[in-house]
Amino acid sequence: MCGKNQDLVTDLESGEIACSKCGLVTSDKIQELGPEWRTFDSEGSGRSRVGSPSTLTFHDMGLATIIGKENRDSSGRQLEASANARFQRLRTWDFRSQAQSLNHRNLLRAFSELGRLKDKLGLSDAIMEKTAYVYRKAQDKHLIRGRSTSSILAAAVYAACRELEAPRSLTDIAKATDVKRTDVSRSYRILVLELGLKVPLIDPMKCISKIANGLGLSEKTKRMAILTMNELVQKKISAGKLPMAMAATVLYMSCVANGETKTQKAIASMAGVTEVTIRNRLNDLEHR
DNA sequence: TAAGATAAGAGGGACAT
DNA sequence: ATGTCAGTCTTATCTTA
Repeated sequence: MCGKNQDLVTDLESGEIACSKCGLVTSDKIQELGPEWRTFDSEGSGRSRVGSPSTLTFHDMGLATIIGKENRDSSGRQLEASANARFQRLRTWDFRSQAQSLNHRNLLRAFSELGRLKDKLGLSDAIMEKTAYVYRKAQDKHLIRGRSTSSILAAAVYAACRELEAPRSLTDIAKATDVKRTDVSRSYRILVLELGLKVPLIDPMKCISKIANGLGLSEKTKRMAILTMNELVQKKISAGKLPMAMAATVLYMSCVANGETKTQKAIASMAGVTEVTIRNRLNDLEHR
């Protein structure tokens, strides 16, 4: 199903290309849309490319120049002794600036792990950058001391996903990272607390359309669910409950009302909650 | 086979010690 | 810091239609 191009939809915000039928992310290789050049004159002419984009996911931000170990100049002549010594010093600093410092080595480890996660979780480049940014800030604030690189990295991934509204559940990330769900969660809370991340609340309306689209429900059902959800939000019945669970419940009710036959199981698994939770929410709603 | 019911357990927030 | 408590959600299992 996912091999057909016409099923592919592009999510520009999260930078994913996904199959509209099954939601499989087939590619996260959307090119950066912004210009990769800088111009300093007012007419905007004279643009020139400035090399590969610098990226946060390399420990040195993608700068590629290194000082080689050949003691020869560009035309192949042997360097004089004084120049030789000077380059030796430069080499030392060059080396130190690249990987010597503990921080940089740590970043190297984290980012190579991040590269592996990218495939496992289908992360977009935008999410990768965000993750790297968050991780760097965590390191700058010395939040990594005493915690594992992996758990902080996992938490950073989760934060990036939340911030870019490309939902991956804590459980998804825990599975992909070999970090326990609770550890991811704990680290995530620390990140939010210490870095003052402003993470958008999960919008139940978005949950509704996500689930409804995933199941191929009718517009009518979807609209009805959204109306119901509006009421619930206003009556504050939804407060403190999982947004996904509320969305799933409301959708289930709309399905029943419209004669669309979807099982609780189907809706629950699409929403990433259990049937029991849906039933609990249904009970709540009945008693109001 | 789907839906409903029930029980046990995990994990986190609030609050007190 | 540690413990307790109420409330939420999950997992598992059994019953009902």
